[in-house]
Amino acid sequence: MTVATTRDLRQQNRTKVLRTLVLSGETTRATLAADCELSPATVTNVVNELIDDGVVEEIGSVPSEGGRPIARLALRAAGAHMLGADVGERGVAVELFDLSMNRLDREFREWPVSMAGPAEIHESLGAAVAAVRARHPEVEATLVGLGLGLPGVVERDHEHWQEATLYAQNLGWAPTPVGDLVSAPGLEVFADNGANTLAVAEMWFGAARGADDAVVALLGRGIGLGVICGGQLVRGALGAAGEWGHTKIGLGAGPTCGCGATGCLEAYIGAHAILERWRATGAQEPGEGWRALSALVAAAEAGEPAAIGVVDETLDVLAVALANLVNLTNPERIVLGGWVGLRLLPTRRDDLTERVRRLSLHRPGSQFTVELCRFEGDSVALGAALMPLQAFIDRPRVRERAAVR
Amino acid sequence: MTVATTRDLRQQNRTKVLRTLVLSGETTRATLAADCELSPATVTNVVNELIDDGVVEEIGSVPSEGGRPIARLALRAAGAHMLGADVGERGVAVELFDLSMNRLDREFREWPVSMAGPAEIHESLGAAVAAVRARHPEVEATLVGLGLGLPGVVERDHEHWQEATLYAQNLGWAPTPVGDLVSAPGLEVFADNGANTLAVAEMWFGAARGADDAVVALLGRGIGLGVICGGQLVRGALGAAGEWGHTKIGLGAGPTCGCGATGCLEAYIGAHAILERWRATGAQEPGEGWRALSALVAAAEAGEPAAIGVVDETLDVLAVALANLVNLTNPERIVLGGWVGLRLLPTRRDDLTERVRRLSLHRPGSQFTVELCRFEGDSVALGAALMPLQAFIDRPRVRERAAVR
DNA sequence: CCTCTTAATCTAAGTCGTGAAGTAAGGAGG
DNA sequence: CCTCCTTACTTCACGACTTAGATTAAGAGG
Repeated sequence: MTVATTRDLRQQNRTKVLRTLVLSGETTRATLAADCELSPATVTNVVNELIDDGVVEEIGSVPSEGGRPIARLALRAAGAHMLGADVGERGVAVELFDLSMNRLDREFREWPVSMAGPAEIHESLGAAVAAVRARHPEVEATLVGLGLGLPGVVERDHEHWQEATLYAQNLGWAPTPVGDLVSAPGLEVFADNGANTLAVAEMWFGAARGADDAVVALLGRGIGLGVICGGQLVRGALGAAGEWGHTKIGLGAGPTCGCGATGCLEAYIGAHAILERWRATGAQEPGEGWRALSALVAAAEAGEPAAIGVVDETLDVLAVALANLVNLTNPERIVLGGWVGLRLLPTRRDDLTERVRRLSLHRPGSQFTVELCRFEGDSVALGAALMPLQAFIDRPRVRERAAVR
Repeated sequence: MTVATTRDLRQQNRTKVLRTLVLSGETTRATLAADCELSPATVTNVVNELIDDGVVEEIGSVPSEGGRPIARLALRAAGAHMLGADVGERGVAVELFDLSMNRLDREFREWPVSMAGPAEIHESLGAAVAAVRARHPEVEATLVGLGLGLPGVVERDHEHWQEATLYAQNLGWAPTPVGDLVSAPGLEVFADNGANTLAVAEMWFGAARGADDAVVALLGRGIGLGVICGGQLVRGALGAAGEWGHTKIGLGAGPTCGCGATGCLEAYIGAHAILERWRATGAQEPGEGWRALSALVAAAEAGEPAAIGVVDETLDVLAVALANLVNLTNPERIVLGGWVGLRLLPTRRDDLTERVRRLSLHRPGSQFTVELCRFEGDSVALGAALMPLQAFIDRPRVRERAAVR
């Protein structure tokens, strides 16, 4: 993103305008000028370019205060299309979005075997992508790329999206180049950790919207995290940042985690650990997963002491971990999601907020709000599709690219 | 830092060149062009401007491979001057730097009373600044500003350096506007937390140099931290980020901290806690501070079991805390300093590295190196002076500023 | 003295954003 | 229907910028 020539300047302004349009959906030229800090003349130029490229259109007008009506500007939804894939525990979901991030199609494939490996991913993912593309031949011309939300650490060199490598340590896979996970002829492929894509989705369109400094935590079987600093996702040196589940919080003591260590956050408040604790109170075997957790929450709401104890304990640990994060990153917003979080927290949000405030330092501790994720679990694919969208937004205008080639 | 007009463009290129010059001290035009990704012509233009402004000078030439000699470019050290202040536990140190960050002068004033408050700071700081300025009347014309490294959270609105407020919760002070801490007529004042300024110093000229993602931890009486992500210090929503000392690592258990909570990192590995543990083993009362710690380290190196145990325990806890940080931010480098760190770690660095690797996840855990701070304790003022330096670098050329006024 | 090599600068051309001036588009009043 | 007014947007002349390529600077070797 180095700006050096006057041409880069134009491209950067184009990016600014396009980004603002994607975020607001619809505006006017004057508003755009104010939001992007550009002169009206520049906005006219850039917008004309965008209209030329079929990315933006005028949709009627709004009466002004006594003068010429204000033209309403909107994205031309069909101007670009993105594919996003959620490679999850049970299968792979591929979704097709237009420029307004409307979901046009979805294809889900369960893994053929219980615990899939790179080979199964390759097959199912390729098939799902092909199926969606076959159903929508009209978008081929405007298809920007395919984003993958993957389970595990996705490592890449700075700025080299391609040549990324997936390390799914907890699934026991060998390091796998992302290129081996999918063959999508003619498509640029982007990849990131699923929690990161979800955090980006919340940042663009969800509960973290507008917050330059936020923390998005996902509570499920595992514990995921995306940290946003200064409007950007923290990726670290090689994109492995945001691994929160194995934060040691019990100092040598505490339950044993799947990773072999003791005192990991996940070993306290991962879904399995929560239910295990409930079981240990003598509750009748409630199984695993969503139903069991629902039963726990219902029992707690019904006033059952054992269940209340388990939930309280979970909130305690979560609050400590969040408070540590608050002290460290001074966020403006904490966003909580994941299926466990979305089941457990709606009724306890204020309680949790209170605990986190109490456990963090006075200053950073008084500056955040706690929100729940806007999107239920299936926004990993949406977030993944935001990677090609970002690339599209950052790209110089279509014609020039064509001319360069 | 929004670039919108062509003028901003020039200024940004100027900034790039100047920054590179400050970092490298001396270069040539061609190297500059490569480093800044600018064309030779642009570099010539910008450099001419800088020479005009008295900030850069040609200092002889290097023979080239058979052709015209290459002109050596260097900063004109006298082109600008900065003041940095370290407001610490024992007193205030004010230092004067030139553009090459040579320290030209230093003035230290102890607090008149044991625990100073805002009023004493105002007096001592003002006197020290005045003394240094009086001794160097020749720098007045090129004095850019005064940077303060303060003990406590410095809060400010995004981009509003002025109007910052100091919250020194642990010193028991009421929130104090930075403007009330110093009167420095005619000087622009910048302020930040001391740990942050030190981290910035290490980032510019010390052990974290060249690392875009790093973590700088300071071990002393308290525990400080500066996190660098993507080449920039993480400040959080209001600049309160990086509070690491009160990270709860003992989950409800653990020693009681000065802040009232239990299990804080500082309560394990703060200087006081370390020495307290040693005392608990029956060691003869060794006092407090540097001498006591030195005695502990010496005893450990001499093979005294109790001392070894205390040091090992300290490293254990530190390793856990660092591993958590590694998982979270995936740094390329960990830099350790503070007087405790600098006494304790030189002989145990590899040991600590090993422990952190073992406790962190495989991927982020295999990508960092551990370094010790280059600057002994007194680099807070240097780091503080980097704030005005940064402002100077980011500023458009002198004449235009004069013209605008 | 000439030629060769490399470094730095200059020149012409092209691009960009801006502010001022001009145009478009509606409403109000006659 | 016409004129005038208001507001929204566009055009244009201008200055500032970068760049590619030509030119000059400065030494080495023959």
